[in-house]
Amino acid sequence: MESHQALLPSPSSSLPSILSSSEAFSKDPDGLLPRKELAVAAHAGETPFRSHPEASGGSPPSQKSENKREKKNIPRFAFQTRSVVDVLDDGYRWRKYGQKAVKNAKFPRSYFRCIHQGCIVKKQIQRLSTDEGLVVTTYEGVHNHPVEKSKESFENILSQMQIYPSFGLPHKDSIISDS
DNA sequence: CGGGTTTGACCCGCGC
DNA sequence: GCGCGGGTCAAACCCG
Repeated sequence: MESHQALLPSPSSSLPSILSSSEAFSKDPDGLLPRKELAVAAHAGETPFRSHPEASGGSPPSQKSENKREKKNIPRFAFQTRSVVDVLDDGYRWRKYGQKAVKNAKFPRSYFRCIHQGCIVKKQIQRLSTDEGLVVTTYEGVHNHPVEKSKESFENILSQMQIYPSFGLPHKDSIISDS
């Protein structure tokens, strides 16, 4: 794809602090995160992880002996970034495994997965319908392997990262309406 | 040729 | 119990 070399002015002062999804989306502006997300977040970041049915369309496996569902505490981090591109280069390698349009959202949501041995980190990218200039990036899990690229890339994102208080929405004045 | 991306279909969980 | 919504996987296609 294209490079997001569109360097935007840094957030003036204070370094961006990543907040958990529960606080980041205490109030969904566009209904991006349904009550389920909030409920899950309230449960200490519980992830509705499925048991990976190898069966490929056809006969549903009857595997439900042991625990029906593994409850793994996967840390989730959500933040909004302002960029012309949906995918930001954070230095890791991501592979898109799906795209689905969510309700209340004009733009479809993209699902990415980190390609690594033992790295099951997933990334979710959704562009706001009201503000196409804002992109919501949600990280799920943590990488257990160093970044192959320079941290410069990450700093680049930090510069573009815009964290908003849970009780405050970004002012439209700050939003630079492209198009 | 390989890797990565794209689109569709299928499945699960929850709500009503 | 059924329907809606969201999430994931698989196969096919495209690009490098």
